Amino acid sequence: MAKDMRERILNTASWLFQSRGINATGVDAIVAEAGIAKMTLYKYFPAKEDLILESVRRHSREFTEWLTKRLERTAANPSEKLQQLFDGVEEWLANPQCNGLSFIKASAEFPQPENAVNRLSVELSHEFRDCITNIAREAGIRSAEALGLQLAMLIEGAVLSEQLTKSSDAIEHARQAARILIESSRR
Amino acid sequence: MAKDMRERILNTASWLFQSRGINATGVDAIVAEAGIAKMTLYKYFPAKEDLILESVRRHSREFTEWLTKRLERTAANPSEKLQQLFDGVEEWLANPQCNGLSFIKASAEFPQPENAVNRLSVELSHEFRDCITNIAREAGIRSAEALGLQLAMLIEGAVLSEQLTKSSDAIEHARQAARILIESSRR
DNA sequence: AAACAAATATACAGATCTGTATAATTATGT
DNA sequence: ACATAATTATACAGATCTGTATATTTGTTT
Repeated sequence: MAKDMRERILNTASWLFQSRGINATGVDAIVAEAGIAKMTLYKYFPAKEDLILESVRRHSREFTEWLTKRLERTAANPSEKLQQLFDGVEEWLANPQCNGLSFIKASAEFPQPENAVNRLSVELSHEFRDCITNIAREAGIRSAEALGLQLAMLIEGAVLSEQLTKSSDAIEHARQAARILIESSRR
Repeated sequence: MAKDMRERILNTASWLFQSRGINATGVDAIVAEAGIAKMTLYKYFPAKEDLILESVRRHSREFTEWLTKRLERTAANPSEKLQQLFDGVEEWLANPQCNGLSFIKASAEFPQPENAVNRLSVELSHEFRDCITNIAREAGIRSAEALGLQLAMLIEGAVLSEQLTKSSDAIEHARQAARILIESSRR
C-alpha cells in the first residue's frame, strides 16, 4: 500500500538520521535499510531535504506528544504532571532506541539561520518549550513562561548528558534540580 | 613559519566546522578559506579526522580555560566565581563569532559510541563538567559533584537555546535558576 | 483477463569528497 | 650565492553523493 511505503521510508530515515547522523546518512543507505527502490523514495520525497524536514519534525512531535500523553496518563492532577516531568523523560531515555532530541541534532548539522532545517529546528524547540510551559501554567505556576524555559533547558542538557554518557546519573540530578526550581516558583 | 601554518589551518577549520557544520565542511573549503595549498594541510594533518579531533578539542578547551580565567579575574573569592558563572557564559555568548559548544555539535554529527570524535566529545564534556564542579567545590559546596552536574546541564541547555534563538532571554532565566540551585545547595 | 498503477532493477550523469602525485615556486639557513 | 626545506599549483584517482532515465516486474481494479 502506498501509505505504508511512505511511512516505512520516513521511519527508516528517522532512525538512520538519528543514530548515524543526517549528513552521514546517504539516500542509498536509507533505501537499502528500508528495502525499497530508490525511485520509490524520490517519488514520495522529491529531495533529500524534504525527507530530512519531515523526519525531524515527526521525531520531535512524537516526543512531545508522547510526553504529554504519558503525563496525562500517570498524573492525577496538573500539579503532579509537573512533578513527573523527569520521570517521563527518564522513561523515554530508557528506550535503547532513543537517540536524543532530533531538533538539537538537526540544528548542529545545519547551523546556518537561513537554512530550512535550522529554521524548523528553531520552530520545534519552541513547540517543545511551549509544551513544558503549558504544563507549568496548568499547574498554577504564576511565572509559567520562566519556569517552562528553565525546565526545557534542563531537559535539553540532561538528554545531552545522558546521550553522551549512557546510564549516568544526569537524569537523577536534573530531576532534583527541577524539584527545587518548581518549589521555588510556587512560593 | 611552520607553526603559524598549523595554527592558521586549525583556526580556519575550527571556525568553519563550528559555523557551517563538520561534515558539511570539505577540505577544499578549509584550504580556500585559509588561503593555503591542500598539500600543506595534509602535511600537518594526515587525515580530515585528525583535523576534526584537534579542532574540537581545542575549541572546547579554549572555552573552559577562558571561562576559568574570566572568573578568576572578576571574582573576589571562590563563592563569587560560582555566582558569576552565567555572567561569564553570557559574555562568551555575546561574541557574534560564538557558535556554541563544540563537543555538543561534534557528538551530534558523530553519534556512534565507537567513533573517535564521539569518544573525544564525551571526554570534553566531562572536562567541562569537572571545571564547574571544581568551582563549586572551591566555593565550599558540600555536594559539589551534584551541583556541578546540574549547572553544567543548565549551561548546555542555555547555550543551545541561545544558539537556536539569538538574543532570547534564555541566559537570564538560566542565571536565575542557577542562583536558586546554588542557594539550595548552601543550606 | 485486460488495463492501469505502483514498485523494482539497473545504469548512469554530474557533482563533490578525501587523499595523492608531481613539478614549479618560494623561503630559509649557512 | 647555494643548498635545502617548505609551500604552491595543478591535475588526478577513486570513492561517494544526489538525483534521473528507462525498462521490467509486480500488484490492483474492473
